[in-house]
This record gives sequence, structure tokens and C-alpha cells, in this order.
Amino acid sequence: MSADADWHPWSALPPLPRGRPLTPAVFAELLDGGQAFRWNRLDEHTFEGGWGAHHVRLRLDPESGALRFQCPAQASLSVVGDALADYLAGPPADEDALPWRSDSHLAHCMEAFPGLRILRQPFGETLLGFVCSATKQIVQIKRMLELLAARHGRPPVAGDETGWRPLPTWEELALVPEESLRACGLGFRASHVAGIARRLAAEPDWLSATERAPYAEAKARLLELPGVGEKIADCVLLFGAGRLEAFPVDTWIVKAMERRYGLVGWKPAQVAHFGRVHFGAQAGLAQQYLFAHERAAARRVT
DNA sequence: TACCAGGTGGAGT
DNA sequence: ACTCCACATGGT
Repeated sequence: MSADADWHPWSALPPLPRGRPLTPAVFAELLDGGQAFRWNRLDEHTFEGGWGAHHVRLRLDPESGALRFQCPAQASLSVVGDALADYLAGPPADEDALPWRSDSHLAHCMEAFPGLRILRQPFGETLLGFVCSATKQIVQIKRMLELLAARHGRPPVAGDETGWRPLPTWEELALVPEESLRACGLGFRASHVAGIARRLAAEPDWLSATERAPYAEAKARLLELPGVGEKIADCVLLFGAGRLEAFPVDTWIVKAMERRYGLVGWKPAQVAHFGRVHFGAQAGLAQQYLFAHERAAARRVT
């Protein structure tokens, strides 16, 4: 942990577009609910974390819903503030276009997490995070990425003494032996990461072309990568490219559709088809409400 | 101990 | 095309 002197003073962040003020529960769900894996709680209303080369502390005023942030003293306040606003704003979305009028369960989920949104994360590191996510709990995914950053990431800004490191880029990962990836707790995911890193090193423009491509083409390209199937491809496109039509189906969504929509025994591919048809062009946003609600419900019981 | 975790890919029907 | 299961690792 670093001294306060290493940080800029707290600064106000403009209100998020198209959003009600965040509640503490929605704030926590947004940063630490399984979209991003690099935020950690500092206290009741403050998280510390980062994306790309940016490292910040973010604090919610529980009364007003206003957000304040601070960044390392060596970083540019205006640059980081603008980047943070983009990150939190997420892709253009319209909650009113979701079928909550005819879907009482969706309406319930949206009331439980008012103003929940999709973050706009860097494409490459979203890919890394979700390749590491396969059959892992969120806390374990965070640990893997923390180790990757600590051991293989570079300092974000010259003179930054906070000790925080960004995730290694794919270019940097291509230079890391698979055994070192394994030592970060990746398990069988290490060979996937290594395979993707080799592929991206061989075709330097492949990733950015994939990010720019239309949804169907981008997804087909991602599915070429080792360790990337339907679910992870949709997570990368939803959280790392703002493609709200992506509808990732994981164990929680299968459970939710089974319990709340009566789709007992449906397989993930069938659930995915149902979700796209039922929830429409912003199925991914609906998915995030269902996901948050289902996890909260499970927590309540246990 | 057995089972699960924001799954995927290969082998065998 | 569909089902089954190994794949590493850590937690309950």
C-alpha cells in the first residue's frame, strides 16, 4: 500500500451518461461483479484498481451517488479522468428497449440493481481475463491476473511508486514461458494463453481488426483462438467491445433461465438462442442484470 | 472426500 | 450432431 502523498487529491467525476446515480450495491457489482477482475475494495465505499495503463481509486458518495477519483501523482489528472469517464460510461445502451414490461423477472432484476451498466474495457485485456476465467471463481481469476501483472507487467508511468502494475500486453505475454504462466496459477489455461499470444504475435493487426469487425465476424474470429468458445467470445465482445447483442451463457445464466424461466434441462446453446430472441438487441445488458441477481440470491441463501 | 468454479476441445457414439 | 469427460487449481 502506498502513502497518500503519492496520489493526486480526490477529484469529482462528471455524472455518468444515461444513468441513475449508483447505489453502493450497484457500484460494487459494476466494479467487482465479474465484468472486470482488477478492482479491490479499500473500504465501505472505495475501490482501487485499473484498466490498461490506468490506475485509480474510485469512491462513491452513498448519499448523492456522486463519484470521486484519485490517480497517482505522476499521472495526468485530466487524461486519467477522461479515460475513467469513458471506461465507466460503457457502450451506448437503452434500458427502456429491454422487455421489462412483459418480463416480470427481468423487471425485478433491474429494480434490484438500478443503473447497472456494461463497462468499456480494453479489448486485449478483456480477452486475457476471460480466457483465464474458465471454470474458475471470480476471486481466483483475480488472483491469477494479479500474479500475471505483478510478475510480468510493466510500471504504468515513469516514477509511479504505488507498486501497481498493468496486465502484460499480448506482445509481452508472447515472451513469457508457458511454465511461468502456469506458476501464476493458470493451470490448463496457460497453454491457451500461450497459444493466443503466439497467434497474435504472428499477426500483429489481428486483434484490432477483430475488435472493429461486425459482431458475427468478430465472434467467428475469436472462436479460432485456443481456449475461446461461445461463452468467452461473447464475454470479450460484450465487456471488451461494447457489443450489447452478445449474450454469454455461463453456469449462472443456465441456472437463472432454468429457475426463473422454466427452461429446465436446456443446454447452453439453446439458452443462448432463447436469450437473443427474448431479450433482443441488448441481450447482453439483460444478461448482466440476471447474472447479478442470481448471484445475489445465492449469497442470501448460503 | 467429493464436488464446484463466469468452459473448452477432443474422443467416442 | 450429440454426449462424455479430462484439463489444473483452489475453495467449501
